[in-house]
Amino acid sequence: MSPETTEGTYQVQGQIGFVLRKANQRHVAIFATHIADLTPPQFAALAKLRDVGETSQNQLGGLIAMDAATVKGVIDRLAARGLVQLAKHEVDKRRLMVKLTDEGHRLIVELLPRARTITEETLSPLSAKDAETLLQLLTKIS
Amino acid sequence: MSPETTEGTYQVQGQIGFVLRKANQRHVAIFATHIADLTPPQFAALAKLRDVGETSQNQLGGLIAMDAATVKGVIDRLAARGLVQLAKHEVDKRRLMVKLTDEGHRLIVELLPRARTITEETLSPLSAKDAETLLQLLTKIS
DNA sequence: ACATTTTCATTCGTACACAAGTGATAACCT
DNA sequence: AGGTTATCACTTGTGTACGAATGAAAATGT
Repeated sequence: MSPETTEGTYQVQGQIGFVLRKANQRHVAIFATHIADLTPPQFAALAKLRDVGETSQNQLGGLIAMDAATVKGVIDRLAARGLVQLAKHEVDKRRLMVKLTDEGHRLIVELLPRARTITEETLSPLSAKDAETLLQLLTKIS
Repeated sequence: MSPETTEGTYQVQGQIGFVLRKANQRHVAIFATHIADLTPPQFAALAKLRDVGETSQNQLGGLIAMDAATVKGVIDRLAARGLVQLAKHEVDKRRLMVKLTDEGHRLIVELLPRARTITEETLSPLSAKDAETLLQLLTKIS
């Protein structure tokens, strides 16, 4: 029986929460070596906007799993850098529409190949089959 | 061939970084329902201190994968609540030693069973075998 | 012994992440 | 229509997370 499952023992290092945090740390570190001037959430926002075109802030948050407060900060910083453009929805005055600027579009297209490298490097300790398994299992607990 | 691995396609939702973030989000949410007055990092710090007794702040950070700046914030908040006790190392004047107070010890012992529940609930979408596999694969990429 | 390098802790700045509360607007419902 | 509820965005407050810079103290090398 492994130490993690032994009755009466509790090792933080073996818990799912701890390992998730560490794996994420390593991924973010790898990300930063390949894409220095964008954070993973910022990249996710730009990549998603490229997929869907224009959306509202909240809707975008739903697509990339960020709550309203978080998405606002991310979008504000992207807007300040001229990568996205904001506009009030003409009919529904509550909504704030977001879309890529030309520069934002150019940037995300340029960075997409590097994103693939990041994924590869993060999964490099695993075989292709194990990587696929990991993705599936993680998706199930998400 | 799955969409994620198709040449020329890039879906943020299928990337390891995105799925890691989402899995972690769900875990933290589950954690909060069972242990409301402690965050996962705070819990990790207390649990580790219970294992090792007294350590320095930096050393503790190494054990639970937090850098110096992060660990300081966590420990400060625990100290403010009287759960840990701080003291300068007598010989090495650089080091700040940390240990559980009686209250901190009582609390972490009380919460340990709930931590097991949290782990179980987080992994509940998986079979026992798959859960074990996930732990192993995550550890490999950590 | 003494200069160099490490280590430890702290501080500052930036960036998520989310709960809770607010105000404006839209949708709903009888 | 008019009141209720829901949605959207924003704000505030707390808590990680980490890079970079700083200062004190210890370890190291010659």
